[in-house]
Amino acid sequence: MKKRITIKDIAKELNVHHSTVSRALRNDPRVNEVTRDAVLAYAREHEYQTNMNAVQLRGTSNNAIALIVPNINHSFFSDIVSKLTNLAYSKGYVISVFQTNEKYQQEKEIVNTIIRHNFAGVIVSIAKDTVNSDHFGVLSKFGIPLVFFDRICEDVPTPKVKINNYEITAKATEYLIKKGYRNIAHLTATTSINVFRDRENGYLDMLKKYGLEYQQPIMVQDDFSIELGKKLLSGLWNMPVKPDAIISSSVHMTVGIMLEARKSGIRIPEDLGLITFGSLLSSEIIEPQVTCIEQPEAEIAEISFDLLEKMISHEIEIGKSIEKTVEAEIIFKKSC
Amino acid sequence: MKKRITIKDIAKELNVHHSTVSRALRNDPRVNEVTRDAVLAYAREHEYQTNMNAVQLRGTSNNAIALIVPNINHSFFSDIVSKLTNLAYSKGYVISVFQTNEKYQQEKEIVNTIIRHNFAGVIVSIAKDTVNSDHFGVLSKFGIPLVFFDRICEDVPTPKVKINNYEITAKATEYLIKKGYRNIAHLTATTSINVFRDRENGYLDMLKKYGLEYQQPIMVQDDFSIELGKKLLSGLWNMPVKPDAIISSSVHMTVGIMLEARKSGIRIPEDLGLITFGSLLSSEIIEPQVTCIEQPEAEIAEISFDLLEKMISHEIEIGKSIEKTVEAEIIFKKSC
DNA sequence: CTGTTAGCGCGTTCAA
DNA sequence: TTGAACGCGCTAACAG
Repeated sequence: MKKRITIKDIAKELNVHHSTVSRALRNDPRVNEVTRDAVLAYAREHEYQTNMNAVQLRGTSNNAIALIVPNINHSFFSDIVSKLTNLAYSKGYVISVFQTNEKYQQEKEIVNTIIRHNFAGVIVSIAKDTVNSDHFGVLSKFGIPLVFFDRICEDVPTPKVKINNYEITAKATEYLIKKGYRNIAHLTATTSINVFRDRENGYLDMLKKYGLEYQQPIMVQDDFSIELGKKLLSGLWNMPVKPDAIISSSVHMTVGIMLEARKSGIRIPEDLGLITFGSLLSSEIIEPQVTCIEQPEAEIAEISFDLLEKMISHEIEIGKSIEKTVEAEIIFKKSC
Repeated sequence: MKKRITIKDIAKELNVHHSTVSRALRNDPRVNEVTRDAVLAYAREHEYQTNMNAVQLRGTSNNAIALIVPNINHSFFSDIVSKLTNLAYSKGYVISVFQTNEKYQQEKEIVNTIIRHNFAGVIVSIAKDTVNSDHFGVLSKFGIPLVFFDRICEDVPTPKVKINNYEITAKATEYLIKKGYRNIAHLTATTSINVFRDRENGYLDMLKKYGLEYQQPIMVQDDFSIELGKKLLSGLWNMPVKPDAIISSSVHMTVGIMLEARKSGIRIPEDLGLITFGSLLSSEIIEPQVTCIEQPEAEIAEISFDLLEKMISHEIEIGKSIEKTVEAEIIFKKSC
């Protein structure tokens, strides 16, 4: 393990002062061409790399952006991560992705790490567990730009990119009602998160509008999973009044529902209508193809990045609340 | 944007020297309890956060580990990212994920970023584009521990975690042969990457062993995608001699193959046997269920992290070549 | 128990 | 065109 080479090492080797080396490396015009070329050649030769810790210590800025997501192996998030990464790269930034695993505690520690390392900005979708937003408030105190997307903290004044969850869920519910379904269940998660609360309200308001009595809002605590989907359908099917349609907040649960339905001889869409948020890689192969609500990941990534970039360049001041809403879309298939 | 609070600010406020503050914050026993409590209280109150740039500048180490993957929205990688993130967290590290997007150029820049920021270690699966491994060699020069998994650079002396691609592909090929398939095509990617080369050799050697004449090794250049799968099957089906089985290196392509097969009336498994690497979230719902080769993501994550941790703690020296191989497994279903 | 001093690597004065 | 000196925030060695 050789010690890392510094500008002083180069300076000593070339018999110039380290400040000259510093200038040469940054193509400062006020340095002799010969000296500069010698420095650059030596630096390349010895694979000199700037020590960013020193640079940032002096207050100069950073091109690393942090992206915090609950879960990386969920296609909604991995798509956004992927798109943001490419977008950022094309603009000269590097994205570091952090996964909270849906845990408030991990989220807090990640935010602290970000502060300690002076990231240029942060893009976040919060964990299900997160009830307190103080840790995000601290970011502004340190002057670090922050943008929320999808799952946001309402009470933190900063730009936010939301999806029209209320409207799209209401629309999905109404679609089911118009198709003749009357007992619609809604599987979603904790209403402490805007996303699930909005969906829940869209669902309930539409039931009310059509005067339907059957209400089955289920807020799951556990992580969305195939197993959970199976369990939930089997539970619902053992109740005195069965649902005749389900809106599911997660494809993982939806797959479980379809498997359980097949196992129990429940026919889709005849016995059970189905609409799911998100889409499957293999959605076209599955029979019946599932009507799904697609979220515009690319658009979310672009808007979020644009807002963050404007904050970094001071076009938007830190602490300013801006709300953008993007539209999800129902892709109608055969499952209802 | 307030300036960030430093130990000197605290020192001035409390009329002690900043070194005392430093000691207090790190619970150095040689500091008066009263002073220490005052410092800690003040720090908490004003949300003091260590400036890691200063700490690292002094040479102290870092708890951030970099993870470089080609693509985050591919389930193999996102599973590993997810597992590694949790593993690292439980051991007090934070994982930063970087996506190369399969591009050598991006990979190089990411490695430079990692060097400039003094990460504690790096875990990598290389991009398809990567033909030159110099940028990884540089990491050792800077004393940064490096572990490869899955897609590795053979010529860089450092720990590597591989999958038994040769054996498992040979086994899959043999299985198809024993089932009576004779014209087996193999869809994979560039043989400049160990993973695809090993699979290719496993396939070819098994054809040779059984004296089969039909050979159809296809090394795709483009990104694996559903569209590509469709195109490839349709192309194969227009050849004078059609394949009667396919081994696919990617579920994305496999989905495309299945869609094209359905569209063209090609029956699976009767007209075409199918084995795919990787598995689908919805694999159980799909008809026919596809025989797939599952890779042990959890094990890969654990072994890779373990090796890296041992390098960080100097139990394993930098530059030492260690090869571990984990076993993929064929899950037999109805597609062949 | 606490203060002083020095230096990590870099960029930016100010002076020559 | 180059050099000298300083300081970013922090910790460690040394001195009281």
